[in-house]
Amino acid sequence: MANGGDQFGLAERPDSDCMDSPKETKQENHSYPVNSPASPQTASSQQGMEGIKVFLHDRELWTKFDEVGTEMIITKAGRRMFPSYKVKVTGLNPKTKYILLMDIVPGDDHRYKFADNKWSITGKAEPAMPGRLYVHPDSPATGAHWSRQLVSFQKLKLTNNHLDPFGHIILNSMHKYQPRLHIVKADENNGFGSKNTAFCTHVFSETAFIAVTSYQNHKITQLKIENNPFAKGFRGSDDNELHRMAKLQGKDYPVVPRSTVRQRACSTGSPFAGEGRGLRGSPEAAGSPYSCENDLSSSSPQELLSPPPTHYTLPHLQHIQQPQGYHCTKRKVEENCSPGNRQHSYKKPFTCSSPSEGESYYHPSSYPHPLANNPASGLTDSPYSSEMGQRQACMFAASEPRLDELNCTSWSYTCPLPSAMTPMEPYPPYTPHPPYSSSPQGSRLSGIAHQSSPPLGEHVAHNPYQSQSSGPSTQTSQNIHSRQLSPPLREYPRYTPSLSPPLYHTLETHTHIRCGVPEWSAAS
DNA sequence: TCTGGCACATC
DNA sequence: AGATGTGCCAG
Repeated sequence: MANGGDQFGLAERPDSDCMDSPKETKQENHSYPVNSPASPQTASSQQGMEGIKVFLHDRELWTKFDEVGTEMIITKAGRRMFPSYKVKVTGLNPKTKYILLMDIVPGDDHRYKFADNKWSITGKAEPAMPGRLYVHPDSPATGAHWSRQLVSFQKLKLTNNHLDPFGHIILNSMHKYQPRLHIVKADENNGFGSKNTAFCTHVFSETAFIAVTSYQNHKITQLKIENNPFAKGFRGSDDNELHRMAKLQGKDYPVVPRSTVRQRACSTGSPFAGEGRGLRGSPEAAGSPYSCENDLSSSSPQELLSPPPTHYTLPHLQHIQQPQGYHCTKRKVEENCSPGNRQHSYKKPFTCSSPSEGESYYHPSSYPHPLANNPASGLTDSPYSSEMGQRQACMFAASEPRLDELNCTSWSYTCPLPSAMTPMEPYPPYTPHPPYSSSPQGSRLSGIAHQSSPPLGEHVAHNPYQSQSSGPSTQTSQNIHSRQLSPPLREYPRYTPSLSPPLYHTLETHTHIRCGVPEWSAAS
């Protein structure tokens, strides 16, 4: 773990956005020209995505976990994440419709183990699970709607069941992951399938975690118990806890909770502790300054500023931060983003060429852009939305997700794909460092959801971004990119919710690479 | 490692 | 009051 990449974290916090965008969010006033394909940079501006800022809610809490090495339980039935992923979004055009969705991509290509009170690499990661996208139930909705209050993804669930029929996000235990937020413009002028679909991706490195079937680090257990209302029963104030435990154990005398014991044993602190995780650049980066208006409880920016935890090496988290790492990264760096932040916003606008173009590419794991999945009609009008019910969250799945190629992706809507409920196909081989060449068509699409991506970490290391963490940006999140999607999206049959469970609709997008060009098909 | 059942908590 | 979200623990 911990490795070297961490260092970067410390950077500072930038206050400025990576992009040129105005710091402020004057959402209301911006005019957002759509469709002009200009150069990427320009494009983005035109797309109106550059002024979007995302602040992680409860960033301080996330940071506490991150400093120890966040673990998220995954169960067959699906388990929520805690802390919950909630964000405050500003800079959206009040009248424009957007789709907000999340995906969770591999943080690297290693498998971890927790021994001697610390995480360490124990081997190579298993093939990435089919990537699934969790579309916020309110999608599509106007910028005014999203800006009105915190956007919560707390209902998102994680599972280790590769055949999960509920649309939960499938992860492998003992593997590191990085959640990502994608904001997709769903205007009429920007329907999916159109070349102009603009979107941006935000990654908060402090939300990286290792999936586990049972907690490994007692410190994490304690943090969960202390902060999750549903775990209140395990809090114990001293006596209470002892008595409770005794009771549970059927003993007459107080028993020391296991967790407590462990803690003491390891008391020293998290294993990670001494080494900086680096990931996090400055705390604030993430959230900061802006953090939250409303209730975002988060603390003031200043608080956030506190010095980064310097050391610690978590295997997992380390690099995660740089979501962008992949392809986009370079560009981004160069272009603008400030490195320092954890949040990187890569806003590079991007115009994708048509899919067919051909770049040779092989994305083993291309992750379809979430958008793609949606109804072609675009989330906008939402056939989708209406039908599915906007309130329902949709899951999209793709084969291996990757962060990197945002650019080259093409999205297809799979949204509600039947496949969702069906077992996934064999995953494409995990390619840590695939030749991502660009891809022609699909490629572009891949954007957001690129799943199989190589581990974030690695990239990070190489990335300029990483270090950059100190960059100027203020934003919390990093925008991985914002650009236009141009690929030909295919529209998949809409999923008819006959399936029982589904609060979530899963869309699984399978990418088949043929002739260098990926095709998206819905799993049947 | 992972699973299912449990008591306790929130919603 | 029932459904659901928690970590614990035995297996």
